[in-house]
Order: sequence, then structure tokens, then C-alpha cells
Amino acid sequence: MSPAKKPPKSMPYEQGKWAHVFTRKPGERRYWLVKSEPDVFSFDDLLAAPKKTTCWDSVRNSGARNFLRDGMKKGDLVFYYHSNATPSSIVGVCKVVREGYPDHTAFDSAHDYFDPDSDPDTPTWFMVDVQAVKKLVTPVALPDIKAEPALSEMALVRVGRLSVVPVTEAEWETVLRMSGTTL
DNA sequence: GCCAACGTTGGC
DNA sequence: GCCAACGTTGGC
Repeated sequence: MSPAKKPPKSMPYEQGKWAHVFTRKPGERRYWLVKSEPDVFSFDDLLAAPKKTTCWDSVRNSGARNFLRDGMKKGDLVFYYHSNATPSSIVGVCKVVREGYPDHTAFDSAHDYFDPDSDPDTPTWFMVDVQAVKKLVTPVALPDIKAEPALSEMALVRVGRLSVVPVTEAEWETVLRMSGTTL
């Protein structure tokens, strides 16, 4: 570690392939998807949480961090996806109730996701708060997503590993329809 | 700046 | 448990 701390890196959003998700018209709502392993924190856990709300902490990937820090805005709607499940599925809808702020778990040396390179003055990692809105009537499983032509470009399937990904409005509507759910 | 080694995510 | 995809690290 160099004594002079480097500022957190950020994507050149203007040129990046995700540029469009960081800009919006006044009042425009954007859509996202977050992944969680149900054994760790399921959508039912979120529904049972105080105010049905949790901070989405411990994300340690810079691409996902950029979405959390700069992309997600209050009122944006978010699919809740169960990864490492059988089958992995989109199971619920939540919404952003607090915009990007430093992930305090990175500052805690006792925490599993402690990052000594992140400190409160120049935080590396960010999180948002999400609140459960509704459980899907029928979960939409990954094989069904892959089989649906309208979802062939979904970031969820095109880009692996990212625990926070954008969803287009058309994809949002398609998944909601497949789930038999109206908000 | 290149790139090989390594670690992580997450599907299967 | 295996492995593909890909981000990060560090040697050079």
C-alpha cells in the first residue's frame, strides 16, 4: 500500500458499455436486479426485516459498486434474485429507499468483507437501502429467462457474476408478466 | 503496459 | 465438485 491513498477508481461512464444506465431524464425510473443467496438472505428475510428494509452491503466488485453508488436512485425498482438456488430465480420486487452511501462493513476489521484500503474519508465500497415491495406470484427461473427471446440480452444472463445489474424497462415488463404479478 | 496466476461468482 | 468468465494482482 502506498502512503498516499489513491482515490477510488470509477468507470469512464461516458464511454463505458453501461453509460446509459447512469443518466436519466427528469423523473425517469430505472430498473435493476440484485442477487442474494437465499441461504444467506432470502426475499422472505427481507419481508421479515424491520420496515422490510435492508442495506445492500458487502458488494466488493467495482462494476456493481458503480451501480450502487451512482446508478441507483430513490424510487427505482429492483428485482430480487436468488442465486445458487434450485432453480435460481427472480422471486420478488423491492425498491431503492436510500441512495448510495459508504458501506461501513468495509471499515470493520472484524467483518468478513473488511477492506483495509477503504476508509470513511475515501470509501471504496458503497451500498443502498432496499425495501421489499412484493413477492412474485410465480418466481421466474433462470432457465425460463434464458428460453425467453425477449430476455436474451438481459444483463443477468449476458454478464455473469455481477451481483447488481441493470434491467431495461422492456425486460422488467416481460419478467413481471411471466411472473403473473401486477404491482 | 503486458500478461500469467490467482480468486470469486455462480451455473450446472 | 467442476469449471467458465472475468476482475485483480504483481512480476517483469
